[in-house]
Amino acid sequence: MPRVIGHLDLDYFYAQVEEVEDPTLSGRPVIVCVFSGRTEDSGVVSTANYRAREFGAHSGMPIALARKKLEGKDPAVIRMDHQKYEGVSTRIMDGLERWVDTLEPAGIDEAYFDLTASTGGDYAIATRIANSIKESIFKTEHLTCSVGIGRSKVVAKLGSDTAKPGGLKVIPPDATPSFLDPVPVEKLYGVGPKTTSVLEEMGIRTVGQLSKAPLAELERRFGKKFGDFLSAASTGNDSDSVVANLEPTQFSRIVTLKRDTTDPHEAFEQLAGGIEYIHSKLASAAKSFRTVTAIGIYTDLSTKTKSKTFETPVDDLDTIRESSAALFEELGGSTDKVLRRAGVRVSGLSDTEGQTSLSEFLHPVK
DNA sequence: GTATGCTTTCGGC
DNA sequence: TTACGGCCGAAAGCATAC
Repeated sequence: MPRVIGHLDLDYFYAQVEEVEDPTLSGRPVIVCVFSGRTEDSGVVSTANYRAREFGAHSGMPIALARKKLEGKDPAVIRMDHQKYEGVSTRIMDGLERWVDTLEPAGIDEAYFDLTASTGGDYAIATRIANSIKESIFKTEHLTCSVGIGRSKVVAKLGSDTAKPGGLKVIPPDATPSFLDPVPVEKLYGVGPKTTSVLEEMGIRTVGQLSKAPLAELERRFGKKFGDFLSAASTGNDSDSVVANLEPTQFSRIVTLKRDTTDPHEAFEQLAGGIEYIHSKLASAAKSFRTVTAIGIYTDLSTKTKSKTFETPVDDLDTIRESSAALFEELGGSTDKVLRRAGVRVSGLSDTEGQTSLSEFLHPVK
């Protein structure tokens, strides 16, 4: 039986949530921004609605530049409210669970799902379910989304991309080659600029061309694991399954400093609250960590990190404080660059002894 | 040579 | 003219062990 896999993407999520909350925004360019607090307008655009995009404003753009693009266009410039979007997202994901066999949230505004068992591999049934899902989200949250259905994660994700904004794209197994073949390789999940330029050298620009490349050649150029993935993905045969309840693998906190500095102490002091926040995240997830990392982002926006791994998992606040302070010292000694932002990350997470993580509590493994 | 594990960097959203 | 977040997961790069 062919697999039936879906990918759902909430359209321009943060900005759409703001539009729903304040209907007077619709028709106007809307940008949802992260203000760093440095100067009045320093920070970047997190999400732009389609009206704002028409004028050239987009995510990742400095706020001041986006304002310039939107001058005279009556823009709404809104401060990002992560908690609010988190709440909406959680409600939607919880609602989705009852429509599908397995749900795998992928970030705040996306999810993969599996419908193989419940449809018996019937793509017509899957189409009806997908439409019901879209209607249900629109009814309960007044939000639109884009959905793709196909035989693998890569195909499903390409489908939802194609359907943007607001559409549904179903790619039944026998239509997969004609759907994939003309797609430019850089549209494939996992294929960035670096892979694209290597493929270009090999004379490969489309997924159809990729599917004809010899496996051995792809493995030689990209290594076994990624080479195999590229080969499989090019025909919609990438085999990753939809996995529910993925555990978090890291927690981090980054701040923009009050002023640029070369002094590691000065950076570290401004991270004190962030470190406590990470510690509380660990506690509420009942997780311990093995690796702690100091993150420096410099005035030229380049990044440097320094990390330390403990032999056994730890979870106490003082350990994070002391080890990250030491790592910032090392980082400071390793470069002449001037710090603009600083962060701390813990990774290598495991369940804290004698406690049960929230997801395990909700979905016991046995 | 291959597997494994750790550190650092990259890239998506 | 310039302008520039805060997360996350995973790849890349390297060292070591077998």
